[in-house]
Amino acid sequence: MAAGSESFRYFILGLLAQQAMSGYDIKQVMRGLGSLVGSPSFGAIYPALHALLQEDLVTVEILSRPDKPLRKTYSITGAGRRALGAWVAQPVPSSDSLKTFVMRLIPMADPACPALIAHLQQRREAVVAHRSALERTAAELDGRASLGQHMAMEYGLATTSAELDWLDAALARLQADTVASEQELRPEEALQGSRM
Amino acid sequence: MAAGSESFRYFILGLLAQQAMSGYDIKQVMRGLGSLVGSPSFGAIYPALHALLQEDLVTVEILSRPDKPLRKTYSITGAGRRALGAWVAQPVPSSDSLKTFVMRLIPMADPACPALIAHLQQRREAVVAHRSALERTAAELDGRASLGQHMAMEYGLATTSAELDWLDAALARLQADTVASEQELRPEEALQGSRM
DNA sequence: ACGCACATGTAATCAGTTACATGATTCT
DNA sequence: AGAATCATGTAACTGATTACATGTGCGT
Repeated sequence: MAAGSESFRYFILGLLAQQAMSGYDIKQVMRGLGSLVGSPSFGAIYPALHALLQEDLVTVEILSRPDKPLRKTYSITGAGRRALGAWVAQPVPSSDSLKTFVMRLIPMADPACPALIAHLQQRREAVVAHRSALERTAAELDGRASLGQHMAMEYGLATTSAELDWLDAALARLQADTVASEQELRPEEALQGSRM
Repeated sequence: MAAGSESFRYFILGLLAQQAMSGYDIKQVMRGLGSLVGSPSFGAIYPALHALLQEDLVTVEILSRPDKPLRKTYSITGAGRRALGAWVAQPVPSSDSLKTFVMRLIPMADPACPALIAHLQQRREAVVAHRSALERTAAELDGRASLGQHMAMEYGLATTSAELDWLDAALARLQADTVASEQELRPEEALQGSRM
């Protein structure tokens, strides 16, 4: 039940919640996401799938198509969806990395879901805390910092600013949509609006 | 000699190159850098220090001050500085993470060092490649992406843009400084100029 | 007296990579 | 014919975390 750990397992469960896939497909999808979540090896994917299977969070369908190589398609179960819901709703530990943030973000499909807003707000707090620590460190180092150190600080400040801007914009959009849907005015437009 | 691995060991060697420190100090410094490089546990720091000691890349000075707890101050050796120089000059594998980029950036002290510019350019290429992969994936997914997926894509695009902007600005600054110092006009100002 | 910051270490465990092992299909 | 892509898995290893183990000095 550790939150930061096992996140990879739950992330692939989240991918299966959107669409039934094989281990190979999962690798392709994660490759497409690049360094947003990282591209684990098959040595991580297949054991994770086997573990999910043993916990009855997924089922397999083995396709032995003649002329084509063996293919196992994994699908999420009801218990899997419940476990996934519990995972995305969990508060993230502050030590959690950017990758873990994105891993939890991706399975979230409902713009009205309070877990989504909470997730973004938690990330915002973590980024603000990181930024403050960076500013404090920069002030302490002051003139003594080497060129590389100085550049690293600048880099950290620049990227946290950008992340903060994005988070604020996303939260503002989401909150506007939530208000709109709470007024019961064309709730399907709230969903559209949140997508871009 | 693997590049991505062992980077943590070389990073602490880089910290010791700037200033002799204890294991506890290293932890404090890395905590100050926050998620830029991550905050490893003592279970990682002390063994790394012991390994560096065995390779003669660092030396220890044991302070047994009466009234104060035991303190071991680690200093970099000549061999350590050579190994560090070789490490920062190594081309980074494209799979290397953002943390590894920052870890190598921090020990770089010389603005005229070609390894510094090469490092930033390599990172730039990696970010551009990541961005292209993200755009391709976004185009493939198109309308089928769930809210979370869509937000993750937007997030990735926003952060890569910011990183690219920073890298371009840093490279422009560095190149301007290099030109200035090559003209032999007050080379110490080139150093000052690159710090901010 | 109690807890917190300082200060160092080891052992069990874990998550993940790399290398190994296999085999069909499709493109050049 | 050979390479690349599709497709699945296991075993050895590695890097790191967590928990354990120990002890001092300082503030309240």
